[in-house]
Amino acid sequence: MNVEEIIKTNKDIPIETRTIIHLALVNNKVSEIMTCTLKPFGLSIQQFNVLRILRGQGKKPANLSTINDRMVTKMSNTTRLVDKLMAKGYVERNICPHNRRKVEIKITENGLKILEDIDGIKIETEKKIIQNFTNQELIKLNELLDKF
Amino acid sequence: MNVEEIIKTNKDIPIETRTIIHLALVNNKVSEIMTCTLKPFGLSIQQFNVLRILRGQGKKPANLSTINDRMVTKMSNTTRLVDKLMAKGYVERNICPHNRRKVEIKITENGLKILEDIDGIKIETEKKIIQNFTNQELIKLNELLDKF
DNA sequence: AAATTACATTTGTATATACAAATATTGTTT
DNA sequence: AAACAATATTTGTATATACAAATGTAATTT
Repeated sequence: MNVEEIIKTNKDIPIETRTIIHLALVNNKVSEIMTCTLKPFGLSIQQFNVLRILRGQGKKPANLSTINDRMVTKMSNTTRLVDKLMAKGYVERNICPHNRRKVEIKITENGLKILEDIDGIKIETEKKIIQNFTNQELIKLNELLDKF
Repeated sequence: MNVEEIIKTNKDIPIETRTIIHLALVNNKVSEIMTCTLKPFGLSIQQFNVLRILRGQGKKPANLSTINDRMVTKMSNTTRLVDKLMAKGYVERNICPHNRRKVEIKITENGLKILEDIDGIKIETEKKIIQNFTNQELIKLNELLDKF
């Protein structure tokens, strides 16, 4: 990936600015690839993220704020995200009996099934995305990203 | 920034997945900070990007596809982005006399003025974002990001 | 010159996101 | 217990984005 080529400039970009542009370009590329991978399954990245969180919960249901806390991109509207997943039959929602303000959201059998279908393809896609990296480089990259 | 802390997990995330999540988290953080910086000026990141591109053009006007080519995040709808900037008086749009399919978009005096107002603050914000990095580390990070 | 193709932009539509306000429930204070 | 504050979620609204189709113009082919 060449920053100057993508944004079609021949000017010298200061390293601070270049880094920030670079991050946005890489993130755009990665999320575009991920979106394409999930598209055949009718899921957005965020919806997929919610399903994975719910599977990670094991048997115990999650409420909306728990889901939101664990999301990579914390949207201000998990309600509507869960609505979409309900409509697709991948989650079920019930009012918590002990605290009627809360809702209990659980992944359904169908939800688990579609995740299983996606699992392998997702791993492949991730491998393709980082195919140019050695393990050492990935570790180094993660170290550097921690500095933000 | 600690990935596991932000998404509140105690599981071991494979390095490939962790890298991709890490990128998204960093990008979210950076764009949130940038959005806040621009908010007092009533501009979105994309609108600011368009104004900078137009200023970079010098005196010669740009058409929509040129702007789109040079944008960091290439949206499928530069028309409406330019509409917003027109409404604010920061750009002007005319039909190209030689090829009536094209439009010529130019930054106005007011557009240049608001960019001048933002310039310094933007540099400060960028410095703050990368404050934990040495110059060597920034260079290394850019090298690694090129591998995507 | 009429028909076809390519180009540049605009418009329509569905969905996504940000943010504020509203609703419902629970907990705490007086 | 009434009043108030805190919590969890939902709803409303404005704006943003993705994608496809439509429009208008220019270039090319027959």
